[in-house]
Amino acid sequence: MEIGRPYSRLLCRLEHFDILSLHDRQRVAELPLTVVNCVANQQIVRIGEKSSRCTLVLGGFLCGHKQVGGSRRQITSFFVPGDIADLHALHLPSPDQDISALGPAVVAFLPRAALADMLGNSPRLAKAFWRETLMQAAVYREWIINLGRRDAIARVAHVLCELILRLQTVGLARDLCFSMHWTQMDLADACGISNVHANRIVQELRRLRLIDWDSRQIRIRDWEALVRLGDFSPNYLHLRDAEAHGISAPQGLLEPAEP
Amino acid sequence: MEIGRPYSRLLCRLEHFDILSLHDRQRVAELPLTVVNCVANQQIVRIGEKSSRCTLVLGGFLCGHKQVGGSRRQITSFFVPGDIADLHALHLPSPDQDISALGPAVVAFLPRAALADMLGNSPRLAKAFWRETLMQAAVYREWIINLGRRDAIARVAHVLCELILRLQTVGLARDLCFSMHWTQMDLADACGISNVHANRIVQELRRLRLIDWDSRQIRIRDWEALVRLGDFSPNYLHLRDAEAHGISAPQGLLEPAEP
DNA sequence: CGACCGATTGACACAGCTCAAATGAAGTGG
DNA sequence: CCACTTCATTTGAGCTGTGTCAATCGGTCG
Repeated sequence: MEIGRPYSRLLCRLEHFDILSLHDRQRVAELPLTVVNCVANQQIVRIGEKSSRCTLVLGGFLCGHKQVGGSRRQITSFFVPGDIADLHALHLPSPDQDISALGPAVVAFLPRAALADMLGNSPRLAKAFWRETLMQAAVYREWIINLGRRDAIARVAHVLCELILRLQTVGLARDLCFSMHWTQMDLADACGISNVHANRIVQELRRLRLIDWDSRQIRIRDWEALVRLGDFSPNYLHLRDAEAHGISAPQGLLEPAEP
Repeated sequence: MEIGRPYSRLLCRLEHFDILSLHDRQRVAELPLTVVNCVANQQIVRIGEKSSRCTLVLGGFLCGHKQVGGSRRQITSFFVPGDIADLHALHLPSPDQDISALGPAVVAFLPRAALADMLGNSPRLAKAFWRETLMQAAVYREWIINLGRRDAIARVAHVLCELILRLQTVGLARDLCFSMHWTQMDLADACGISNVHANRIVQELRRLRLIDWDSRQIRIRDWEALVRLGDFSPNYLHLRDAEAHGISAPQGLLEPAEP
C-alpha cells in the first residue's frame, strides 16, 4: 500500500478542473497531519460525536454507513485514496452517519482549524474543496438512482464501474484491477441487498466472465459488458473529457459495444 | 401561494445556525432575481445543459430526477420553498440531473455571476451557502438509507416526515398539513416503487388513519405513528435543538410514544 | 486442533412488479 | 350543458426477484 506524499492524491482531485497556484499547492502540502493505520472495520467517525478534524484517505477504503431499525446497515458511500471522508465536519456541528474502514486502511487526520484557516486564506482552494463536496453529492444522487431503480446485478455492476473510475482519477486501478479487502456483506450493504443474494450476484458475474473476485482482489475482465449491465454512464462523476472518453475502454482490449 | 418577500425563506435557511449581519442580509435581499411561474412538470434544468443561473424555490415544489435505462425515472430529491435547487451550478460545469416542477410552482432565477460575486465578498455568506450544500448531501444520504433498507410503506412514511419538517423550518405546514399538487406516481418515483404499489401504500396509510390525502392536500393525522412507521429520526436534517425537540409532536396532540 | 469467520448452497416465503382493465375527475370544445 | 378526451386513481391476478433461515464448507489464526 504505497502512499507517496500523503497529499498527492488529494491535490490530484482538487486540481481536477482548475490548476492551483504553486502557493496554494504549498498550503495544502503544509497542512499538519497525523497518519494513522486502521484495521478492518475500525470506526473513524461516530454519528453525533463532534470532532475537530477531517479524515483524508491515503490507502485502502473507508465507507460511510448508518444502521436502520432492526435491519442491516446501509453503506451510503465509499471513500478512496485522495477523498476526504467527512467534509461535512467543516460546516456542520455533528456528523449524521458513521464512517469506518473497509478492510485495513491508512488515513490522515487534518485539524479542522488548520483546514478552515487555509480555506479562509485562499478563495481558490475554498472553491476546490466546495466543489469536492458538490461532486460527492452528485455521487450520492447516483446511488439513489442505483438503489431505487436498478436490480441487484446492475447495482453491483454499477458500483464496481464507479469504483474503477474513481480510482483511476487518482492514478490507481489503471489495469482494471484493485485489491479490496472487504467482504461480500460489505458489498451487500452498499447495494441494499442481502449478503446471500450478494453472493449469488458475484457468482453470476463470475459465470458471465465479467469479473474475477478472488479473496482479496477484483479484476474486471469485460469492462464494456460491465458498463452495459450496470447501465453506467459516468457523467455524474464530472470527469474531464479526456478521462470520460476513456470510459469506453479505459485500459482493456477494445471490443465493439454491439454484438 | 403567498410568497412574502422572495428571499425571506432563503434567509430563514441561511440563518439556521449563524445569524447573518445586517449587511449580509442586505446583500442577499439585493440579489437580482427573475420570478417565473411554472406549470406542473415544467422542466427547469436539463441534464448536461450548462446554465448561468441558480433556481430558488418560492412556492410549490421542485424535484431532481433522472431517467434510467428503460425503466421509470427516479426522483433524487425534493426542493421546498427557500431551497436553491441547483447549487451545483455554482462550481460544477454542467448539471448531472434534471430538475422539474412537481405541480405548479413559483421560482426565482438568480444569475450565477451575481451570486458568485456576493459569495466572494462575504465569507460568512459563503459559509452559509456551503453549509446549505452539505445539508442537502445529508438528505441524499438519508434517501440512500431509505431506498436501500426500508420497505415501501416505511419509505413513504419517511419521505412524508421529512417533508413536514423541512416545510416547518421555513414556516410552512405548521398544522401538519400542506397542499401538494403531485401525483401518486411522483411519490412512487421518489420511493423507488411502482405507481400501482404506491397507490396501495397510500390506501394503507389512509386505512391506518395516519394521513389524509385528498386530491390536492396532505394532512398528517397521527404524527407519532408516522414517525415510528417510517423509522424517522430527524438528526440528519441538522435542525436546531428547539425544532428537533418539536419532533415528538410538532403541532399535534401530545401522545406518549410507548404503548 | 479447535474456533471463528466468510463463502456457498438449498428450500421456501413474500413484498412488490407487470399487465390489464375499470372507474373517477377535470377539462375542452361544440 | 352534454359528448369526448385525458389523465390519475383504483382493483385484480399472476409472476418473480430477493429475503430469510439453516446448514455446510473452507480457510485462517491462535
